[in-house]
Amino acid sequence: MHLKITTWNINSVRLRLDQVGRALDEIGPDILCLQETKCPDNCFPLEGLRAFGYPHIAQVGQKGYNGVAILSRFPFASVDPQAWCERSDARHIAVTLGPEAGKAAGFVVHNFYVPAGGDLPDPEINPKFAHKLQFLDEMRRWGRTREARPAILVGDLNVAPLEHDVWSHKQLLDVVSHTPIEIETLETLREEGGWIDGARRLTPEPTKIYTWWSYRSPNWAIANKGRRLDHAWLSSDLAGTLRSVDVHAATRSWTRPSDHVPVTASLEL
DNA sequence: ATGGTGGTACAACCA
Repeated sequence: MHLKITTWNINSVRLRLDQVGRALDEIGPDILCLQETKCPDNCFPLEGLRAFGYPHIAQVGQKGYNGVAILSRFPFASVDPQAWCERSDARHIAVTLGPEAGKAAGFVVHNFYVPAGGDLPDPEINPKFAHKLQFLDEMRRWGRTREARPAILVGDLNVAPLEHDVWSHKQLLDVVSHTPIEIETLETLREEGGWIDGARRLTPEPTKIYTWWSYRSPNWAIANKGRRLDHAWLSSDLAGTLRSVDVHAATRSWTRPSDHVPVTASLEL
């Protein structure tokens, strides 16, 4: 059995509903995890998304900011949103796949939107950066006690951990998303949690991988100053099932695009 | 060193 799971920071699900449909058509995943839906629960376009062939949707939203959603061809056995840093800011939702998912039954899918962290990489003077570090630290503690079962963790983790996950390692060492403290925290939590970095398992360094290009660069494609902020991790028991990880960079050239592009992991179970 | 763009929602905040 093939299992395909896509993660995409959509930066407003209502504004880009048609783009979600197009991406689902072209990629054809079993599960799509969205971040930055930017949509309160009572405005979430449930019916529009279901019409794309994904009848099962779990989501948590809030007005204006954040928000995560999981669309699935398979029913869920359970849905578990979680609050982090004692805030109710819609940055995580998890589902457990039901028996209808066949060999993937019982798999847990975690969808995260880690805080971006503001501009200044100093937790003493920038509370947003302090929040980001606290969030990652909480993920680390959570991962240590996670139940041992097949799991997939995806999302916009807002950290580009490796040298070739950014266009210039040296120039970004002081830039939030690539500072040593964030990298250390993310890599430690990934290793302690027993997670495998899907994209890098199949495409090791020094090949560059980017999933995000800033809106602020008009010549983003030519300049190509990207970062790999979006990740697909597998629990170690799924390591042997990973067949491909694709970055759908073409969506960045669509009209009125998200600044992030979809990332798809394909598993053979 | 600065400002560059985009989304929400309508001023200011976040990315």
